[in-house]
Amino acid sequence: MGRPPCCDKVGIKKGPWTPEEDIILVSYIQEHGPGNWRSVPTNTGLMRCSKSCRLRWTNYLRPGIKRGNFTQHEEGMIIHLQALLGNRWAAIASYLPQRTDNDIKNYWNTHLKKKIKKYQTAVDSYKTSSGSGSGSGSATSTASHHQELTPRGYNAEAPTLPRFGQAASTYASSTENISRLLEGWMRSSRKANTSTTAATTTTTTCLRLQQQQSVNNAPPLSQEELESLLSYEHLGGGTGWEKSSAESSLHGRALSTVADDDYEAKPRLDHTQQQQQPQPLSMLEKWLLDEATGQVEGLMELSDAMF
DNA sequence: AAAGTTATCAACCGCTTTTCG
DNA sequence: TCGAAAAGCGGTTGATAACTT
Repeated sequence: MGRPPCCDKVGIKKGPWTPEEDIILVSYIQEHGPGNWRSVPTNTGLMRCSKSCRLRWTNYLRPGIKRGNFTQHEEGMIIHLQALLGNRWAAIASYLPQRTDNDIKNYWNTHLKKKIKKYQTAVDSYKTSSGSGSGSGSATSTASHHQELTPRGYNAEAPTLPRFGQAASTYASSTENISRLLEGWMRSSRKANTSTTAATTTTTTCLRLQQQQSVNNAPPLSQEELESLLSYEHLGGGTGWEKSSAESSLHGRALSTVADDDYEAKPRLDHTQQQQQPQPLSMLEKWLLDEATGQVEGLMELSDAMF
């Protein structure tokens, strides 16, 4: 507190990173390892503040980061975890090890928020038309679970990220990130971007439906669409949750308990280790599964309450 | 075809928490 | 134990592509 902002100095560049800057940063980190960010701009000649370098590395250049193409499974997990944990993106990201909190946050704000709002509208109109007005108990239940699970500090239940310097063996895969970034940089059009994902397609479909509905003054969603949104599989539960273990982050995490203290004491394994060491579901994860099967409605009500 | 609007996401901001000397 | 630096975090902004009028 009270420190001057690190990026206010004259000559500090802002805005998008160029591939050249990325390459400089990655090669420096490959050579020296991440950490000591203060010295990075000085030693590399990058006209960026140390914080900017760190963020660029952690959010985009770090090995093992998956970008775009959110699967339905990931989408479901985000929706569910957001209902449980609120906007604690780092905690949510800890369940999706290949995703950064920033990425999840953006995806939530741009896609899922709308989707849930739309879903809630559908539920409300469905309830109104069918004449049932009650049913807030599960929401309360979910909220109380939330409180129980997050009694203390702000990242209490999130597995802590490894400190820089602990994952120094995996820099090689940064080249993948770099080439991907270069690819993106060279694309003149954003058209060819990663917008053809199932998730985006679903969102687009929803938006188109919404447009049609607003024109026709029709109910927000058909029963089929509603059920599709509600389905357990869509929420990342059921067979989808269990069978997709190869891509499931749950199996890889170094979690054995939900106790906050233990959680904090157990740093996440790096991604190689995660892929090799399937772990049994923790109590929280089991509970998540239970929630997904039984309290979808409550989840949606809770989500709605946050808007 | 141009202008206006909306959607997307990388990057920044400002604050809190953690680490370290 | 204390203070400074580093790291972590969530919210917000700004540039630009895509879409609509």
